[in-house]
Amino acid sequence: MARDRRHGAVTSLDVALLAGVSQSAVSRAFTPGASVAQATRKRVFEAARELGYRPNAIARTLITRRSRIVAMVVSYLENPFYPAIVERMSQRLQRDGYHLLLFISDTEAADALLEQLMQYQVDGIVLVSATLSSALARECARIGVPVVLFNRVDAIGNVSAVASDNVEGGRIAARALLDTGHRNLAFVAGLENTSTSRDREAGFREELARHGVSRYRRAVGHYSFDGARKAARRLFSTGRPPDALFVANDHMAIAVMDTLRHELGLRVPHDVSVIGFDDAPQAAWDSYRLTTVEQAVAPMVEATVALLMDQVDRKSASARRVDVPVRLVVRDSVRGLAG
Amino acid sequence: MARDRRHGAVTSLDVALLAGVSQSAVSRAFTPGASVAQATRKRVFEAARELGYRPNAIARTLITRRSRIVAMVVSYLENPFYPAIVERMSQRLQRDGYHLLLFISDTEAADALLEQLMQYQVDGIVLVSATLSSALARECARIGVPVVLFNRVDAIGNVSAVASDNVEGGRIAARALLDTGHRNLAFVAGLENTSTSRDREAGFREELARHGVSRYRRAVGHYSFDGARKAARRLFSTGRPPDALFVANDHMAIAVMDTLRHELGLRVPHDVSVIGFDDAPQAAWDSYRLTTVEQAVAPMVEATVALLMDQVDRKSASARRVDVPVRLVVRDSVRGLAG
DNA sequence: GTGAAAGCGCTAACAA
DNA sequence: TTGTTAGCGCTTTCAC
Repeated sequence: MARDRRHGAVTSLDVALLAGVSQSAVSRAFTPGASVAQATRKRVFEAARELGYRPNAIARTLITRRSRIVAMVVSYLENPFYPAIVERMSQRLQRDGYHLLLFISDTEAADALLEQLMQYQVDGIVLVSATLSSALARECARIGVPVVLFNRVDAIGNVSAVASDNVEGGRIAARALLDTGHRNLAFVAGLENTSTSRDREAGFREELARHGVSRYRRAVGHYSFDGARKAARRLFSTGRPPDALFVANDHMAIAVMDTLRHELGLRVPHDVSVIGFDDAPQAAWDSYRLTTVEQAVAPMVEATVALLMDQVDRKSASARRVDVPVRLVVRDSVRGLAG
Repeated sequence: MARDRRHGAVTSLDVALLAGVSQSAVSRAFTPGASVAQATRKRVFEAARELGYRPNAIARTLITRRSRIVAMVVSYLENPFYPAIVERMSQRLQRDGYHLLLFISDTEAADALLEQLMQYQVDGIVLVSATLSSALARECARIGVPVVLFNRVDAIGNVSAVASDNVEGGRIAARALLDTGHRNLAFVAGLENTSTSRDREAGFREELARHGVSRYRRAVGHYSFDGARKAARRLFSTGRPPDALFVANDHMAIAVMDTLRHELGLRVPHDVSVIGFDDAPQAAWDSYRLTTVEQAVAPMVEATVALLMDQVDRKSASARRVDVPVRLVVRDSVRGLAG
């Protein structure tokens, strides 16, 4: 009890002394699958409990070179799709005894951030909706820290990536609108330089063309709530108003719906149909009942962890890319679509 | 270049050798405020850059006993108030060179989790909307890990806590409803055993009583979306329907509004007024325009970090409690309230 | 201002 | 199965 005052610094040596074994024995007792006699392990655990000993994960990391920490960089959490990913990823990692170091940072600052977190000997890095400069990608490869891009595929270097099949998602959206007789279409883009927005639009455009619709209007919402509101206003203030909108994500789609209804006095889907992307929790709320292309969060997270662990275990060093299938979730924001 | 292949293990010794100085000099060069000559520092930095050296934060932690990592435990991120807190906390910590280790866990599992994360030598622990068993609180104190409760004050042990002035928030809500002529009131509780729900109701009840309203109906929503929907149904399926609802948080208030409007065919605020708590981003959306009691996220986070750092620096070891002021954000969900 | 030496708490060979 | 020894990469006295 006396040593308890020593500021929590109960070490494996203390335990060893009390249990009458060597320090290695203590280490082994706390290492699953190590070769220790049952009796020894028991003695060690008893001594440990008596002293309130807990292995020091930092010291262990120093020697094993495995921190069991994965860093995740997210630009912001306002878009409700991101919290869903963070939550899932954290839980999934915990299940395997890993922990999540979370960073909030926009793409520009991400490089500087990576510098920092590489000092922490993280076992892997997940970049959500961000890319990596080629210099940094090379650096990560050199250091040997696995990186996987989540929800973005336009890496410059040789980096693994997990994303939805965004092109197919765009096609699905186009088909849903076309099949229900909409012809006067518009697309609300996210950020122009992102693979998600580009791919979704590419699939959309392609499917329209296949059906002989060669033109559609477009506005850029920058993946922001206000940006989407402005985009909606623009689309309806000049030219022929669209009868259907494909919006690059749900967060913007909701902003668009609100603007349409409460500012422009339009009814959804009676006057305008809206289709989103993500299937964020809010899309299911009664006020929106948004028809949307679902991104399958669970499989995406699963694939990300698999890619990470593959690289951690050096099973494969080469960059891989996973495209997760998407599907349409039919609700009430597209006129004529069976719900 | 040859040593680059050595799997990223460039150490301070390597740099020292190349720069022609001692290892200590390298350490000092990378320590802000250490006493090194400009020339030495420059030589060190050049060598470091040439070798692609980055200080090993883990090794540093082992000796300094400061990891610059703060752990945050959150039960879930579905309630949009939480992502806002996580985002702010992460950014605030980054500003001071700290990092956020995020855990998702419900209150029951939190104890087991703390066991784990104490192994990581975190500099502090923030428990969001969760409490701590007295045994664990004692343990944390013994180890010397600062713990602060966020958004909950009912700690058993001697633990610091930051929360809004929930009692006052309840009073404010009551006053807003009373002042606008509502008399047939109801309260939708969160979880009965949480300080937030209890304090908000206490203030509400107290203010009602002060105005001679001794009775109000109540239903429990368990701080969940579906729970709130059920609570709303219950309130309107039997007895005299309320003309105003005070809901313990925005996430539930939104669920209630949706149920009222889309399931029960009631108009808000024409038929029923609704007032929430938090001022979550969604409360401002056009579809809701929810009048609500704001929890000031920024000051709350600031206070939490201050409490943490105080304890880290051993300025104060005693548990402190901070109550952050709240205010009413007037929108359109309360009939008769100037908006 | 700088270097030598010691050691943070742990695990990984290697012998026994 | 167990103990001994060495050392992960860093910071920190303590001399100089």
